[in-house]
Amino acid sequence: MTPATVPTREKLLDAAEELVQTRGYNAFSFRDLAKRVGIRAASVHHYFPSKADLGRRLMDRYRRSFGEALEAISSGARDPRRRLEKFVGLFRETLRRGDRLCMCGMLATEYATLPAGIRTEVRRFYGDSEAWLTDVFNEGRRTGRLRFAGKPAAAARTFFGALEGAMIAARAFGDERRLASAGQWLVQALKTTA
Amino acid sequence: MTPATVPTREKLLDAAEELVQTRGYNAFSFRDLAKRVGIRAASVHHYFPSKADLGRRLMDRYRRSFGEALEAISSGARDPRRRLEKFVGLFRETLRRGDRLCMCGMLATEYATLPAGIRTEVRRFYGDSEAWLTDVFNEGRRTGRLRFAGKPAAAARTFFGALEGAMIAARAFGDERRLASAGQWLVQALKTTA
DNA sequence: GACTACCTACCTACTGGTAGGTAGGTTGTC
DNA sequence: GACAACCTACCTACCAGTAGGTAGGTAGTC
Repeated sequence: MTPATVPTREKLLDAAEELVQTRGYNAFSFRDLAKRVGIRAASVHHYFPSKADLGRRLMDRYRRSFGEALEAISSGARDPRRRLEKFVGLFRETLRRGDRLCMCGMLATEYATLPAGIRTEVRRFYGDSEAWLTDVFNEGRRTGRLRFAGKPAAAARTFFGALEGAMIAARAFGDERRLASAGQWLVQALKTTA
Repeated sequence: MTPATVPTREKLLDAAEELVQTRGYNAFSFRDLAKRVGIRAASVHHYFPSKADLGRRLMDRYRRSFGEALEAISSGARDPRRRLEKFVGLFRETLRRGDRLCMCGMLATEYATLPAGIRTEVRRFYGDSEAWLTDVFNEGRRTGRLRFAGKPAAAARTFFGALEGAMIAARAFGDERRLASAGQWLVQALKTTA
């Protein structure tokens, strides 16, 4: 139940989200943002004192929203393989929705230029995602539905990073199948590896 | 035999390379660049008419240099597994040398904001790398040293993207082992997958 | 009267890029 | 050997445009 009139603050976060996911944190300005929402650049400061603050809150919201999506997968699918496929589906959906990258992957690439507050949020996102995947891999190994070498946490990190990388390449080539194919390949490898 | 005095043009490319790999194309200026080399920003235009031109030539040089590294691996190691390990070694070395990312991964993330000439070079880099890896995977399957499902080209793309993604995460966490571990995991998976 | 949600007007710092100049070297002609 | 013509490798000074951010005002709501 979203309200009929979206509050300006949410509109700003929505517009900033799209700009960060497509262009990156360093490649959008308050003027870009304001134009999309229909207010003046100076007015954005009424909601977010600085760009760093906006970025931090944006990443925080994104992480929470992603966390909810993961919970939905957990309660919707019991099978570890199925959960991984749905996880891949989240990335595919993001890419399809206007050639967006995962915000976490985008910001991690810009890491060296980011304010401290945003850096913390980026790492937190990695932490949350990898923790969820580690649970899936643990469960998969326990039930024999997934087979892989090494620690579940290492598999989780590799899996997550591989999707981020595939997403970046897929967008550069304008070919969503690159991401789908990588997802399939990874899940396949996790079924059959000793 | 490098000359005792490195020509300014090369110094500029070297400095730009480091800036792009650490901060990104959108996060460095001609002034940053000029300061590092010890000349004025306007003088950079004497060597490179525009930033887009600099970026294009930079990526071109990087691709050629990477290509030479791949040739060196090919002639130094015959075993497909060993070649993959050395390929991973290239990425680890880059990360260790001043927290640099692969320039291709960095620019692909900034893809939406790049001039056409640079975009072309980025895709060319993907093409070259994936072609080399595809050869390795073909050879690996033929000799039975590598085992994986699907087409070699799909495995190559996934492998390459996974390393790019792992590298990005490794730098954000200031933990090179994240990259090493992902590399090991992937090669391991490629030994034993049916 | 206080608060929210904006606005105009403006600031300083910086962006990529240009115009025009200069010091010093090389090449060609007589 | 003298001198013009041209080159490379920079320089200072400047341009329009944009960055993030600030000060202070206004119209409407509780």
